[in-house]
Amino acid sequence: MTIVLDSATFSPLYRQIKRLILSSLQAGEWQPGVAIPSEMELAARYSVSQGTVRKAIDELSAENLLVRKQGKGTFVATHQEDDWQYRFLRLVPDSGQKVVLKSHFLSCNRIKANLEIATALKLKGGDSIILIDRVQSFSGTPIAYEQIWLSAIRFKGLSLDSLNAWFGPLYAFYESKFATHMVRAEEKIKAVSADAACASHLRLSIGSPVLSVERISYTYGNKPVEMRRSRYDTTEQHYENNLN
Amino acid sequence: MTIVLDSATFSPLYRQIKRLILSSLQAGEWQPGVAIPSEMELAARYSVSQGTVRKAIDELSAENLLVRKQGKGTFVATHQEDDWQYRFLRLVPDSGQKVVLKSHFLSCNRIKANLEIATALKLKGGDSIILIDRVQSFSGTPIAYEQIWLSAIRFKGLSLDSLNAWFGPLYAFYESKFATHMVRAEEKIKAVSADAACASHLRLSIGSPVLSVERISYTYGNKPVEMRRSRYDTTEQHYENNLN
DNA sequence: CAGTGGTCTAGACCACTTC
DNA sequence: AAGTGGTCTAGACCACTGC
Repeated sequence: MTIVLDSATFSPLYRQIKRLILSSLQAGEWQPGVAIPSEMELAARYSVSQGTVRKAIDELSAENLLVRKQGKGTFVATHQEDDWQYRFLRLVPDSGQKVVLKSHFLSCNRIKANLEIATALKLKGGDSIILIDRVQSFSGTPIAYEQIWLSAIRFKGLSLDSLNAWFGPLYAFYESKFATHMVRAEEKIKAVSADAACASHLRLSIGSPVLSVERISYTYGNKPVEMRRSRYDTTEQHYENNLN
Repeated sequence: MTIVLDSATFSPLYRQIKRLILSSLQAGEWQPGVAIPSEMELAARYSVSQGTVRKAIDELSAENLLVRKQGKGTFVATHQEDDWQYRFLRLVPDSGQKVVLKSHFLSCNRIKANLEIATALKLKGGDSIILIDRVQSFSGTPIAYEQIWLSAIRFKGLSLDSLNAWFGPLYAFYESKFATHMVRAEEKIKAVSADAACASHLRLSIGSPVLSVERISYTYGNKPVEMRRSRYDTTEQHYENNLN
């Protein structure tokens, strides 16, 4: 019998460095918004050349985990920066200008996860989760009705009051109150008919076509922590996507 | 009066090299699918180090204009490669497996551009354009109804017969018959009600919600050359998007 | 002015492909 | 074995920021 070694295990130095930096991020050694050590310091710490650290950081900043600022340093990405406020929002008014959304939270309840949510968030069916309902408005008119599911453990203590006391994007809220930074998200989009609840919140008639966007968001380590189902009124705005 | 010089004109060497490579691509000096000169050769040609050429190619391959293959060379991106066949298609069956679409071309006519199309393709209103109608099916059931607009000059001679004689993605067709390679695209997505034509082609009832995707595709030099409006039946499939 | 990221070089060596 | 892309280093210098 022949033993076949998996020879595809080769991993360049800079990827190992990348993994080390990643685990520091995941462990919370460097908080969102603050600077990590300089390239020279890291090179010394890991006993490699600056170029190798640089390449590791290159990839991490391409993945939006780190942000370089020439002359200042390299910073841990955060949703609290102005230009990152609505990083995952792809909805744009047909007129073209930029969106400023206003949230109105309707409810926030503790429920048991059904199978669908549990699977999406990699929890056990029946685990305790939090369900938030909200409506987003753009210059006075409601354009999105959203349901948001969160693990009750990670977001322990989240309440309607705390949500109403917050101004700004939810992801900045998660970051500052629950030490949870969102790294990436996956969306599945469909066209559906507005049901009664959706229609009333968006001031449409029942059966109107609305854009359904189902999103799962992930923190460090590919851990899914939020699932949300949005219903957009796309009569005066659209979802924008660039393909490369 | 004071003259303000734009001092933000600094551009590193590798970007200048990048621009040179780009113009060779745009000029058709290197055709899609074939290898460009090796990094060493290019370094010699431009009198810079290999590292500088490398960084230029890094960016071009991140933008999907070039494709590196270790040990073989660097190749001009092409839509004729298997793994690029449906590079811009984001529609996925809910079941998860991969799509194999079959095209049925309904018509192909020469018309005059209205203002909307002319603007999108940066032509003059009234310019001659080609309008293609088609239906795409997935395992027998129609899931997309598309209208496609092209500049009649660039795509001179395109006919329903030539379309029917082609098997494979349209973008590979454009490449091989009209020397036009698509580099990127922008999509605007809405939920709309199916009109009579759309409903009959997709075997839905009139008024059913369908996903409207309006796409503008660009060749080298940011030149828009195709506009298409797709209507997807999203009852059993969805549009997928990843946010980073 | 010192410190940070950003560029550029030259040379050595590694991994993969092809002949 | 030769040729390609991929990695790594060490050192010099440039551009930007803030004290």
